[in-house]
Amino acid sequence: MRHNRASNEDRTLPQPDSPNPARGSVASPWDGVADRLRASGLRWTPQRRTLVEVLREHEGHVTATDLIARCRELDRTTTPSTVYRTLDVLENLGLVRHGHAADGREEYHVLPEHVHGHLHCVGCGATWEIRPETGALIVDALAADLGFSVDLTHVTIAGRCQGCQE
Amino acid sequence: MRHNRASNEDRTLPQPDSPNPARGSVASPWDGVADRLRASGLRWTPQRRTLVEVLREHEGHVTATDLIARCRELDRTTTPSTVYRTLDVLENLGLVRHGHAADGREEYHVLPEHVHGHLHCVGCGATWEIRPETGALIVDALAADLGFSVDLTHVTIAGRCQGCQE
DNA sequence: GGTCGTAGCGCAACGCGTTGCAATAGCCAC
DNA sequence: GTGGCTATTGCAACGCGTTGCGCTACGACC
Ligand SMILES: [Mn+2]
Ligand SMILES: [Mn+2]
Ligand SMILES: [Zn+2]
Ligand SMILES: [Zn+2]
Repeated sequence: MRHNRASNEDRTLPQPDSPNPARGSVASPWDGVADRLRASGLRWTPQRRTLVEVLREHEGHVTATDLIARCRELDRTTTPSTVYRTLDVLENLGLVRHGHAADGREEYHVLPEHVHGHLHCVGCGATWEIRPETGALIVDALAADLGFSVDLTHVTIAGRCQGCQE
Repeated sequence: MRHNRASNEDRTLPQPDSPNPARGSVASPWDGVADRLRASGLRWTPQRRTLVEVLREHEGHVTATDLIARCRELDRTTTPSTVYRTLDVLENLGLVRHGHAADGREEYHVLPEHVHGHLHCVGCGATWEIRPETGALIVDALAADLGFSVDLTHVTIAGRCQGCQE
């Protein structure tokens, strides 16, 4: 059950002579995670480091199950419950955002730039992102109705795409 | 494992002298189920009868788990997988319609009169039905966008109600 | 570098829903 | 009423996600 990681620091220290964190790489929202966690009394653990390494290599949508599988490749001792709990933490920091696919399974938006919902066709099984303008229409309609503030990202709407209607 | 039911016929025969099926009771969409099933080569089984008896006593929304529990009260040998499969069958006949609550659990609309979606407030946990006119706006917005035909009933949209916004 | 309070870990068990399979039992036709 | 085709059942196992608990180890402070 030992984790033979070299250090508990934020970077993996490939070049110990690299003085500037930003040197040679684009500044990434992931760079500050360790400090942001510690600043709130939370901790930077090997398990969390693994998940963040995995998230770094993803853009857009990933399944929770995929993330767990990928973590397991980097660290075979990975436990699902730990991954789920860490995803919760990262969601509170705004670094990921989860939604539910048509079958209810969790799907993560990594570093979401613009919030969007999904459409799922029960005919062909395809999925689309709802365009921002269309999303805004939905949000507005429900705001006007009950003053309800919709969280589009959490939901995927089912139905039939144009091609699948008779 | 014996089911000591008196008969395999549609009615439970409380008064063997009741000649007219409609006598003394309102005609119910449930009355024809046995025949509708048989007409499609499907079967009318004790397990299905139990579930229909349970559904008869419900109007509006029920959880799959609730239905299973109630079936178990009538017949302690009830098995979840059978209930789920029968619910599928009844959904194909249009007698129930399932959706997903905010946590993903299944919720059944029994004899849905008008199709509607749900709102769920992540603040207070309350749930509302989306009013038909507002639902229509959503349906229209997505029809106009990609020609997508929305199935509102299947989804509940998350967000914050008026009272829960700061 | 050493102490210590507590956040986080792994584990085991649970809840909901689905699926494959062998045995059962509707129901239709005779 | 009997026979036979096959839809349906129960079971066992699985997949996804959550939760409670006792032990570990992060990291703030000295
Ligand atoms: Mn569904
Ligand atoms: Mn959710
Ligand atoms: Zn389609
Ligand atoms: Zn609320």
